[in-house]
Amino acid sequence: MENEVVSKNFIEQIIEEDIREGHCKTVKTRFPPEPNGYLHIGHAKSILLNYGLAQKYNGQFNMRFDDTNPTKEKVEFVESIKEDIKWLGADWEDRLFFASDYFDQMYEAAVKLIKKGKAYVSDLTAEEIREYRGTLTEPGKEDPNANRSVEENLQLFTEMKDGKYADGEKVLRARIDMSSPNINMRDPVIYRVAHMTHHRTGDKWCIYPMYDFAHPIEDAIEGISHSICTLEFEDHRPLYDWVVRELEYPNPPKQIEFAKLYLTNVVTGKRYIKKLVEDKVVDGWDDPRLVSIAALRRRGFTPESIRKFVELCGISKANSSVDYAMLEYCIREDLKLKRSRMMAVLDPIKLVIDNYPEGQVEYLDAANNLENEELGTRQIPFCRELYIERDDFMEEPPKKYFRLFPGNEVRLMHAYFVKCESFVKDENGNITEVHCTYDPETKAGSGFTGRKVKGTIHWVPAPYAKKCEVRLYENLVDEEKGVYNKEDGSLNVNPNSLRILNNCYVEPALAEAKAYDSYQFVRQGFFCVDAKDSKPDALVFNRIVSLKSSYKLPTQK
RNA sequence: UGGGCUAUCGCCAAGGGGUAAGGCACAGGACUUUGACUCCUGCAUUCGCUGGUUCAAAUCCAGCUAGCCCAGCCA
Repeated sequence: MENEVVSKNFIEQIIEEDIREGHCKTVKTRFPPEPNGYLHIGHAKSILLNYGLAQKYNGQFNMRFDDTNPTKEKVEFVESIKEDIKWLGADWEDRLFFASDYFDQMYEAAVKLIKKGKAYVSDLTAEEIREYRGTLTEPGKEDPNANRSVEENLQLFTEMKDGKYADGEKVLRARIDMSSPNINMRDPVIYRVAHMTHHRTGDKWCIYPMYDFAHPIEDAIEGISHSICTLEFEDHRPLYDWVVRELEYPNPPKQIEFAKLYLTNVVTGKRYIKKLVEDKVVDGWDDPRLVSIAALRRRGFTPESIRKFVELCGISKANSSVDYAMLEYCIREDLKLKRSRMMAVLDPIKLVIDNYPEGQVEYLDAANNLENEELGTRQIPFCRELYIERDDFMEEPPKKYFRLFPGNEVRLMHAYFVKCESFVKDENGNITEVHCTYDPETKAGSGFTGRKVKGTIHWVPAPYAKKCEVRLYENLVDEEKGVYNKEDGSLNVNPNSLRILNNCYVEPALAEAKAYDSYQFVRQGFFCVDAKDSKPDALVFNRIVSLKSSYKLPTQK
């Protein structure tokens, strides 16, 4: 409730001006994906932008599948897209639409254009059309069929619809300006023949409208006030406006373009991901190292964190690439108070408390989250033999090392102070056991203030801990070299993008963890039960993100 | 070299003639039963460049430079 100034982005400014000047009574937006693939974080920006705008201005947000090209589309994708959008929290209520629902109206619109002398059927082949179009610097030439009579065009177009022509044999073109400096205006093709079964309309149609013709019609039919799309469509806006104008729609929608969201050190290109899947570098489109919505969900990201991230990134027209650290910040921020903070040892080494009676067990009460009491408490068995993190003991510590080393005392989180008395090495010189003594006076919560320790380390009780697998992730691509190889454009894959740790232990309270459950593993990061590979008796945790750390072991870099 | 668009801190991003918001990252310090969190502190004499207008320019004008997009019967 502070008077913090939240600046409006340029789209909000346009909308508010449109409202002020009476161009727009109610704000209506839409998200119009083609169902030809999975959604990724870039789409989330568009979804949340459109949905957010509708919310902010008490308008409506429509879900619409732009399914005008049956060669690329599948029902499988419409289902996954719907699921992802719901998960993100964008609610289209009862307004789920398909461009294919409007095919009749689009056909009528094309007829209207023909009757106005603004569209004609062309016999040119695709190659000829390309030649006639001219180049970026030279104007195009008039299509030899541009001056057919309205009657002839009407008949030909009807024949196209009736299946008289093969794919590519004829197209319907808008008659605009073959010498326009904007190539999109050089008599664009607006209908093509495609004898193909559509996933929704079946074999009803063998002609399909092109995007540039269909999209403005879809928007106009639904009464969209602001049709928001990405920068590459800026050149299409004159054509969008032309279609809306020629078809004489009463409240013409306004197209506004914004810059796509790019993330640093992340792979988004479809062909690259396809190759990663084929080469088995990743295990599918939902591999936790990817940034598809499905992958982020599996990794353990929350809808809230994605929303926060998109909001933080802002909206502008400048091409930019957001630092991955911003995404990490958002998920840490979201999970920090919401998740229980548990103990897990990823690289165990045995710790024996020599003065703790063999066979004795006590159950320690531990708050699940010291900063959020609502998360309650749990009990942790404490006994003579524990596991601690290998990194938390050093025979010869460097300066400023606060953890365990011979003669040093640390706190075992939620338990007691322990002092290192000795350690055991195997024949290879590897440390196998650390021996300590504990001080019963120092029990956590007892109010002991006799002395302080610099270090607090986490642990699990050896006989009661649950063994599990933990997967640590790094960027899929090499941060130093960049995403793409400069020579051949291939990916610079990071060989350490996935590290599987098989010998990890979590405290017993985690035994019941289910798919998508996530926790903070104290001192290590946030982790999420893998929805694909985790089993009740063989838990698998994904590291969502590590905790920040201002201390690095000398062995790390 | 035709057209469209963009340029403000390492990364995002406000700012629309009155003397550079904010976030991330980073660096110090305090606190600490997480080397976390939290809390303080620091972090653009300057807005792609060059001129011009003005008492005053990141903001207006002109010219340049750099980057992105467009020649699908894809979206």
